[in-house]
Amino acid sequence: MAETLISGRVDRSLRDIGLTEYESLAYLALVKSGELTAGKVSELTSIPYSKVYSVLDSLDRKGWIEVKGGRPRLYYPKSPVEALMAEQLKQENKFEQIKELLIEELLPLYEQRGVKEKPEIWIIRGSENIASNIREIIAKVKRELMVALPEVPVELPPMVFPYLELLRDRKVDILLLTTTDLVSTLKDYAAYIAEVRVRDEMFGGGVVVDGKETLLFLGKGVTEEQNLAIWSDHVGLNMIATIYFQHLWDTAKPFNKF
Amino acid sequence: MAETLISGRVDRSLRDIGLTEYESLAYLALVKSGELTAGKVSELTSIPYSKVYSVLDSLDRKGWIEVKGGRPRLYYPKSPVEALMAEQLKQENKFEQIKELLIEELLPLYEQRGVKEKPEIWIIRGSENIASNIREIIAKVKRELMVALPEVPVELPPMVFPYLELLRDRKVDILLLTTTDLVSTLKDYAAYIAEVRVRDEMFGGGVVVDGKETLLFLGKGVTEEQNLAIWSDHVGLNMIATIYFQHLWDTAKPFNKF
DNA sequence: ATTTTTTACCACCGATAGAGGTAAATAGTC
DNA sequence: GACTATTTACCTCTATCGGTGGTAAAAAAT
Repeated sequence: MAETLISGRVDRSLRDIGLTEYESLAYLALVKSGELTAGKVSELTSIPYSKVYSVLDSLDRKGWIEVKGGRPRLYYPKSPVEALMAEQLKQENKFEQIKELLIEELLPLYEQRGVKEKPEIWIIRGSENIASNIREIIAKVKRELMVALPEVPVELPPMVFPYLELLRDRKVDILLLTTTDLVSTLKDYAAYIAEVRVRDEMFGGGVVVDGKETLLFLGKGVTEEQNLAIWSDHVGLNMIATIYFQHLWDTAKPFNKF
Repeated sequence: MAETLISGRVDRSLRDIGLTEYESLAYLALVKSGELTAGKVSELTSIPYSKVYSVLDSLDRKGWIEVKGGRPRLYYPKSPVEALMAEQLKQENKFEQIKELLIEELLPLYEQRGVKEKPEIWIIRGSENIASNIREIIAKVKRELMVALPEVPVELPPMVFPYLELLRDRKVDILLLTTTDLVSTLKDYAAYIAEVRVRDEMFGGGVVVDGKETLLFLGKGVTEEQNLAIWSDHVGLNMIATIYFQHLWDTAKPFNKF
């Protein structure tokens, strides 16, 4: 009973990472037994004997089991941890490659469009759109990211924070400024990926990227449409925002990580 | 000509991350144009008009484009960078969840088998098997990983190094000791994830995990079968290996990262 | 040496899911 | 009401997996 329930969840997870029903059954049988021949695998599971070899072969190629030759051949499960790490590595590598190619080929096209049609200043309404814009400029950061976070719509931080995490590998300086009220809601990791400072009060908030692009939050409106922001890469606004931020920063107190 | 070739590679990559043919076509059209109605998308691509909406809808749900209401609706591409980061985040989260569940459920079963059948000391032959064992114990490290890397089979490091990278998020101390000859073959990142020291010469090599498990390399044999290693969780061997490593470590010189 | 059993492999079939493809009905807008 | 934009329904095609049979070689039994 309990057995089947557990196996059910495990089985589902195994499928989700790309094993088929038979592969999942075979791997589970191996994990439980430790060492089996193809015949035994077939007996312990509902896998027809004539299918067992192709299934085990596939599992081997996917790196979940080990095979010791001889007749009959012996099959061993790899540690779930090892198999999963291998799988993760494979996925990350593949993704990284694809990402590189796509960014190289597509970004120029996309930016070109940007130049053609994007005005130097935008008004953005609704927190979903604001979040999307923040994510977009965060993705472009090369050197330095300044974030001032006063009272903002509650749904905003969760839409943005995870993206900051992705920057951890790049050598980007992140300066995060927030208010005493809000600092408690910061996830623990915030302190690890950013330099954090705190102020008692703050009015306008915003994001400045490499001193070249600015996004300013204006309203913490009641309705969605009243959540307003201004985006611009205009030199003037950037100067203003940067100086404003620098002032707030210099007069704020460091947030103790521990 | 060139156009089609490029699109071909891009298209393939987009499919690989989970877009369908139509979705890929639609997104590319949007990136090239910047802003399109459903009708225009259908014109520019080979997508039947009546399919365009479901395709664009799916792209929206997958987070690759933005929709502005009205009649006709307008569709905008998100930045490839943003879309890819979102995709990456989604995948990593999903994987992390599955990994957690599987390790929790399966590892006990696997280890149980281990206790039953694994003697306290093993002899391991062949570099593939050695690599597999190293990966397995690396996966288990909780606190501290000591690696001494003298002359080993050339195929070994590439089979193991990537796994070290996966440890970056855990708070594990990695001590990596190697020889002057080999230090040049270390990937750049090695210095970022491990503390590295270098010695002029070193004989036995090995890995010690949390002071509890040891794997010692013995031969750098000519044939595969002569590549030998000993694994053990025996207290005695652990003591010996740890002390040996500590001595080497203390008398080695730090490797300059830059 | 021969027969029998076991192991390893192959070829084929059917069901299914998801994508591509076509046609018609419905909803908005001028 | 005419026209276009959107939605729905339905069909086809294909890749993959589960499922069944059968064959050849190796090992074991006689």
